[in-house]
Amino acid sequence: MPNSTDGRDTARLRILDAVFRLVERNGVAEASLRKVAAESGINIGSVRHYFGSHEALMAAAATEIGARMDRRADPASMRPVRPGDTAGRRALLQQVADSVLPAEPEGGTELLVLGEFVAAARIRPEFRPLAERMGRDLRALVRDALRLAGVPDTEVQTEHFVGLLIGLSFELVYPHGSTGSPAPRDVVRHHIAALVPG
Amino acid sequence: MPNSTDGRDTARLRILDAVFRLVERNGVAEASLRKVAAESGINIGSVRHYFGSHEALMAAAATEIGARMDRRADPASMRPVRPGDTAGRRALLQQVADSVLPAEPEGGTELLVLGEFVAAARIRPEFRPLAERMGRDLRALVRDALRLAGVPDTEVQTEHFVGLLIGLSFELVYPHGSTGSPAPRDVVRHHIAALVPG
DNA sequence: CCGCCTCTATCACAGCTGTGATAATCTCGG
DNA sequence: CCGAGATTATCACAGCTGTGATAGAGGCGG
Repeated sequence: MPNSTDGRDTARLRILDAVFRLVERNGVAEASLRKVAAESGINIGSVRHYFGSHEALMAAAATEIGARMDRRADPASMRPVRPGDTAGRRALLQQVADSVLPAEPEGGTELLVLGEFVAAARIRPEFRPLAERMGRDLRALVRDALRLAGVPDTEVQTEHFVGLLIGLSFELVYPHGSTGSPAPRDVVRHHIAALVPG
Repeated sequence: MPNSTDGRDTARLRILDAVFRLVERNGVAEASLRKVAAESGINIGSVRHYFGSHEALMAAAATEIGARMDRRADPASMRPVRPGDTAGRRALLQQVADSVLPAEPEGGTELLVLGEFVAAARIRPEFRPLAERMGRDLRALVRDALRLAGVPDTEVQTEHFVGLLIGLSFELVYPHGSTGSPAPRDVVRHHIAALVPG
């Protein structure tokens, strides 16, 4: 298996990372095969060899982003909390919010690429599985956390919390006229404080 | 001023409407000069004559969408409400939400195109004035309504309300795994009920 | 050593894009 | 009626896109 440095998977990852950089920098429409090849330093012939077609490359990128988002939000890490433990109940919900909203620009890239892909899913079918899975997973995560935290009206509160998280994410990814104060994190904290009264 | 049916402004409007239809159907990247010409039934030479360049056409489309959104949300129509009038205070906030969230698919087109443009503004500078203006106007509208309704903590509540509206709009425009129940309108009503306790 | 498979590398092609340039056509005011 | 300006209509060009096709290079097992 001839490969300059490592194996097949490493090359694939280098290519996908190039896709993410291009999407972050210039949007999903600019991640063409030739530009991905140039950005990754891998010949376009090899890129095509690994992924078959441009659509398949995008589908693979979508799958990879989905996997990275999963790694950020682990449902199994949630522990039950005593009803009297106000701080603990709030921390549980804050943890869910933090797994979506990026703390540092590091995680902002993943959220940005995810946003671009979900938006592109309206038109391009190869992104649709990612979009639907992300929506379902986020809802399930929020719903579980709300139940564990003992918040009533779970159904409507789930949509409320999810809507707020998506809206704040959109404002982070696509800045438009926000002054930055109060910060998204403070807004979430405020919402959680209303959900779990002290 | 030779024009088959009407004047210059009518032709411009026909072209812009064709842009909106194409953006709704295939995304902002697919609104090319040739496709806009075909969709509007106006020769590409005329389209270029009216708008000069593709970028200028998009800028004009952005301005037009901004004007239509302004028509939907009129700040002057808000009337002060008596502190004791719970229903009136809630109606005031509901009115703001309704001016953003589309009731019928009719208004959904405008919101969809606006979403595409604001998202595109991250990359394309011709959409940036629209994006920033929409963000500022929405914040001002929500802030005024919250003040009129006597809701405390105006700053953080504004960001909260705006975030929720944007998130729900995103889910309407880019569907991803939502079951549709509870409906966005019910989520907003729930939020307003918490804001203005009965 | 040799055959086989993976990977790398190029070429060519059709199709799309925005745009510069140019000319024909139309409509109205004088 | 006729000239001027607005509008419509085509070409051509360079640049980009994905992809089919083909061939060379590299390493590994037999």
